[in-house]
Amino acid sequence: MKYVDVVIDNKSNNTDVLYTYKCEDDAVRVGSKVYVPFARSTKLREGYAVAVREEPSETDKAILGKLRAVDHVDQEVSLTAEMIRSAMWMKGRYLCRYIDAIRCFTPAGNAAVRREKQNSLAGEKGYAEHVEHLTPEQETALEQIGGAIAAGRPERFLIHGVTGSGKTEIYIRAAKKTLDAGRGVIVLVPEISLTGQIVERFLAHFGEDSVAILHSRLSAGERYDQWKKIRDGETRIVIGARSAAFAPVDALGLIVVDEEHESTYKSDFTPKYDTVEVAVKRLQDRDSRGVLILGSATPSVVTYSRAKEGIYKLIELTKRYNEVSLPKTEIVDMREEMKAGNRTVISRRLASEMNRQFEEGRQVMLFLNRRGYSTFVSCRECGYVAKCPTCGLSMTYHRNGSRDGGSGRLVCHYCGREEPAPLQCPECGSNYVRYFGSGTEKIEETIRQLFPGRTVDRMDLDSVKKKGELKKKLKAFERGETDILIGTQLIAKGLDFKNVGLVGIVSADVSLNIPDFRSPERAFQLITQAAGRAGRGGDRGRVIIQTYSPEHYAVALAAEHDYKGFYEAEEKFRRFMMYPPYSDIFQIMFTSESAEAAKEGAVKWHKRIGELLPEGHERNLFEPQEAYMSKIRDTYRYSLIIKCPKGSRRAYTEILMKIRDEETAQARKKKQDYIAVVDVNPYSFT
DNA sequence: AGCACGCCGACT
DNA sequence: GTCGGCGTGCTC
Repeated sequence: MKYVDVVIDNKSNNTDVLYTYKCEDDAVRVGSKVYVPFARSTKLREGYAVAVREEPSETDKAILGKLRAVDHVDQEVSLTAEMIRSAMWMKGRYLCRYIDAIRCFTPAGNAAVRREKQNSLAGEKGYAEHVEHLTPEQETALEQIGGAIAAGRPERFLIHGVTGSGKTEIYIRAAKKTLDAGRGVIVLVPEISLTGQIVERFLAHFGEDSVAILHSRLSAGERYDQWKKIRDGETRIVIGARSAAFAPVDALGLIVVDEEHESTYKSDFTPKYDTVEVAVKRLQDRDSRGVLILGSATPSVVTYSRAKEGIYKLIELTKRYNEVSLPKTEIVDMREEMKAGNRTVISRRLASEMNRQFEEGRQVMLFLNRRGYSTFVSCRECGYVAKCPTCGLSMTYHRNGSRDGGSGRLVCHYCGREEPAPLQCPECGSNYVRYFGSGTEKIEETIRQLFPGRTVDRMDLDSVKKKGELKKKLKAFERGETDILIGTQLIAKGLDFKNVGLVGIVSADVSLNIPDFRSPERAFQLITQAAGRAGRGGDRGRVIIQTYSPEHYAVALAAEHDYKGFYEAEEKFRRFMMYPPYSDIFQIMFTSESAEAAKEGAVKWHKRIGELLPEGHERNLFEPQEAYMSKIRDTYRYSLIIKCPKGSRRAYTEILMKIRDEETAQARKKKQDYIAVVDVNPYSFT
């Protein structure tokens, strides 16, 4: 007789506990999918075995009479012990339910996987494998990584290398060594990069049958087939976006996280996991003891500080293939343009450099991380500002693509609500409704006026909505049919056009001015990425950065390609403010149909947390406040922020778990009219 | 009386 | 979350 702790596949807080069953079947192991009787239900319920004992524990004995028996086990979709241990850790780290964490590992996937943003793959074939010659830097890097893989040492590496410094070649060789050692590999890429060269290179090197590509376009059946192939050890290399971190690779020997700083590695849905943390956890399991490789040209501040601490071994790749120089970068102070009477958003310097590029037969990319025509609409007479009635945020004016072909529309960038743009002020009836702030649509219009003989195209969420449009626009630009390509971050990442001589960053201030402690980091990364689109054909490219804050360290140091300088400055700021990596930020979001209920929830938790926090920690608990987006689709939001100092993680987590249990117990008597969701180190404070 | 519907409560 | 139990109240 065995005694089995089971997590029931129920999405209720009330059943988020372990239930013990008896079992005579030898097949049941940690990770087994089991079917068990539950409550008065006549149907069997699904669950997962998370602990198996040969003898009853003391607590088992106390409820021995109550114990029911496992009906049967389904080995086909059972998980491994390593996966269960990692899931148990996730519950504590992200304060989710057992089943939320376990479902990440199951073949059907959880709701979050199904809802992950979709991006099609480039035609998935026929690449010739070419053996690359390694630079001395790459060889040294590979010696270190290969040594760890061969010896089975669970080491962690950060490869800090500019684009074109040959990270992918290192990933491939490390994967090869891992396979040779009889172990499995997971390669994680931000979703957008699934179109990029990593997939192609891996397929070319290892062949299509040896590599499983997991992407969100897979149907449920295809997803299951891939899962099963990996689980049965038929494919030992997995490439995919963040959810591929949960792939059922046995004897996991290597996880690569490319572009580790990308925000797509943080899950938007419960459980709100951080992919790098999950990867680390899986690799340090006793059944894996595998190697982690993080790669980035602009590592996150948290990651780089871990490298400085020695938690990650730092590998710097400073040389670009063919010794191509980084682009020549200039900053244009837009305050001077104002003074000189230039009222357009294109500086004189940018305009003249664009003309020079055209004369040389080159193309230009203009980057602005803000779509639409104007960022807000306001009445000059009474001060009215158009806001989304369901979200309470300023609505963006869009001129193009109006459904009615009329004077344009107002769009809420959060919930997508659209309404016709007002000609008269809805408040006072005046005709002085005016539009402020510039988005990509307005840039497009300005550019067409400034460069009448040139072909212009725009790529943002709005202009590539139709299927195939994205590819069409990219093709046209690649063939040189477009002189000027304007776009949002959609064009900042990964694209490789040989004839782009100039990248113009229309406003570096957009990302800087977001109220989030990570905005300097984001701005630095975005400027660096956008700049990387210039001069990929071999000739040295140029970058012009327009800004009202030319002295800001994120802008100035990005222009100088000085990552380390930026890190030093940013690290001081984080240390002073006690932001990550010096703390974990817990955000608890209270949502409700009723504004009062959301607020009451936040106030209640705030009070209770205050009571339970250790002495001297009061200053780490902030007052509950309306969320930045106080209402989304008629759901009211209140937020509570806690700064958890390094070393207090366990204590703080236990407090939050205790309060959640208390609330769950109370909810049994009186239904809770708010929902509280904890986000550990949220990526943005929305 | 007979049944549709909604709420309650426990689950090893 | 889910199901069965049970009370309420409408209809034949």
